[in-house]
Amino acid sequence: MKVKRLIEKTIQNQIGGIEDPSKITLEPTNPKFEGDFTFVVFPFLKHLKKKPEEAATFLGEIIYKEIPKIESFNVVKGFLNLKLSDQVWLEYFQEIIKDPYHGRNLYGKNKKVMVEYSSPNTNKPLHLGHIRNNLLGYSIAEILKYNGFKVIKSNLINDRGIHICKSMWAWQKTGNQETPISSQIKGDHLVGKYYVIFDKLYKGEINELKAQGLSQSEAEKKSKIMRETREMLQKWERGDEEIRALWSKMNSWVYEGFKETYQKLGVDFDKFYYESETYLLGKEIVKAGLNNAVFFQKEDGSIWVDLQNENLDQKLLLRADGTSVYITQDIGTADLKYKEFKVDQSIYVVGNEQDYHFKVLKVILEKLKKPYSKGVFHLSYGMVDLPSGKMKSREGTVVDADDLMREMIATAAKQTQELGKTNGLSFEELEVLHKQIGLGALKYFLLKVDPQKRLLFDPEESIDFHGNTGPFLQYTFARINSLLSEQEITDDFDLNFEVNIEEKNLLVLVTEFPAKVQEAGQSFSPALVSNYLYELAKCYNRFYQNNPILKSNLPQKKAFRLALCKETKRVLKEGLCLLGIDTPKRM
RNA sequence: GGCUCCUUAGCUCAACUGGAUAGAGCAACUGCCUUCUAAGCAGUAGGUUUCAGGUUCGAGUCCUGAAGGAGUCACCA
Repeated sequence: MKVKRLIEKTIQNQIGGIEDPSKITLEPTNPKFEGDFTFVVFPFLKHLKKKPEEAATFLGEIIYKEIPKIESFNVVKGFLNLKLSDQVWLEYFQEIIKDPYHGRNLYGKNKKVMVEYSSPNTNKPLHLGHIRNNLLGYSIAEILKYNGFKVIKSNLINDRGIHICKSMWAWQKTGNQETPISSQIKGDHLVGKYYVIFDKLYKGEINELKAQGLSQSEAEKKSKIMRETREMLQKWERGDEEIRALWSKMNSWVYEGFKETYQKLGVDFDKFYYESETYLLGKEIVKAGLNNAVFFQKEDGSIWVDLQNENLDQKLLLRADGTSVYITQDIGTADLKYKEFKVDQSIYVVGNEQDYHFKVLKVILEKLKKPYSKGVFHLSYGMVDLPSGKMKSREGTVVDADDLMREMIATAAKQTQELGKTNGLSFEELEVLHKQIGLGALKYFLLKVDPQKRLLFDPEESIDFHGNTGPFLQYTFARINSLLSEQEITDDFDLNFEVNIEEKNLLVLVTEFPAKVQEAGQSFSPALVSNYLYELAKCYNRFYQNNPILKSNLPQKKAFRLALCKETKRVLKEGLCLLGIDTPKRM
């Protein structure tokens, strides 16, 4: 708001001798006190050479005199509370409703950013942890777009390695040529089934060997199953036709399955990277780094980087036999991304279990003086835990993504039916509605908490549809939508009326939308958008409950209230869209 | 064991990055549908912000230590 800036300037002119005048800023007034903006004088008492109350009163009087838009001020201890007149707020509100881009920011203009997220393995279906990752990645990408960035959503698929060979081995041995079509099982689930079978057979073998008196590690070394699986991986790397064909076939099943899950979840990608195509990258960069003495070589020929000055360890970059490890590929992929897209920033949405890895990656890129190293950012998020602890695919303690979505939709259907407000909707319309609500509940549940925090999910307790939830926000939207249907709404209305507390609170909240979205973008946190929208919806409902809208006594009052509803509706829609949550017209 | 992160109401989370009397939802209890959708609104109750120190006008937020929890420290990814 322009006035805010003006007040800050005025105060800055009054307080001299300060190193950093930009420290003089206003904050919103605590709702328990009267006012719109508050200036805290405590830090500046020395400069003003006054007691707290005196200083605040002194500044208040000057501001009141110089800025006509200030209607009044009050002083509590060292807090100067400034109040704008309702007319000023109303004028500002009219500006906003006439601005089709209200909410959008431009701080990301002309900047390009890549958001890598999802990045699944192809040996098992997606689970709840992936859902959190996907929703976070998608939402952050959307938020950045809204802030003016050009965004590329990418997905690095881990399609090769020992894990997929495990599923392949088990399918070859026990599968009887089973396919998704013959078994009527979704492709990723079918491959996951063989991953579990592998684990069962392998464990059985180990136990047998141990029964013969071998230790755990001896048994693991002697395992025939593991040996055959390793041979499979070697054949794959040599390009063995039969193994490659099997690999392609099973991966294609998985991709079909993923595609369906992504679609249902409503996430998408602009660019896919496949590890089978990138795993050889990075070697040349490592070798160049060795030549420039950024890295060093051990006697066996392996190449390392010493990060002990950075409070990290030594890290292997290339094996003695010249093959690459995880970080080698990541160095290569980072380079590839930059070459292909020239992004200013490269965001990796990856769980916090990889904090160390990404710290190392960034330091290495810096040491190599890569121009894009500064833009590498690990968006580290907390794991989703169950009451029983961590989710483990092999032990079957995972909450499957497809199952969970299906359950959420079923619950939404049940609740919708119980409320009985959807008469007249066709079967197809109901199906869409249930999906919107069920997924709305799930998405909001996962996105409303700070990404960095770990998240507890109790499968016994179903996700709520009341209170601080997705359906509550959707409901508020639907309610406004039905209220406004067939109403004439005008941007231009006479401002000659009193604004009551519910109207004022809602009006102010609506104006804060762009700032919130910018904050969410800068801190990569969809939770900030979620919490804001919840505040907004709550505030709207209070307003709605206590103020007749269609039957307002004054025509300009009615016009104002309708405009408030319309603007709230717009912010809700755009905000929920940033979270990937749909807004049903009725529910 | 080294390093990193977490601990706020019974439960799940907020708290504008150091500001005023720490706020919501769920669960419990009490009211409000013959008026714009009750997936709503209003209210009651619930707190030594894990503990002990420190920094200052002021600390849930910063620094030190302790307790409890998680992650990581692979020639796995």
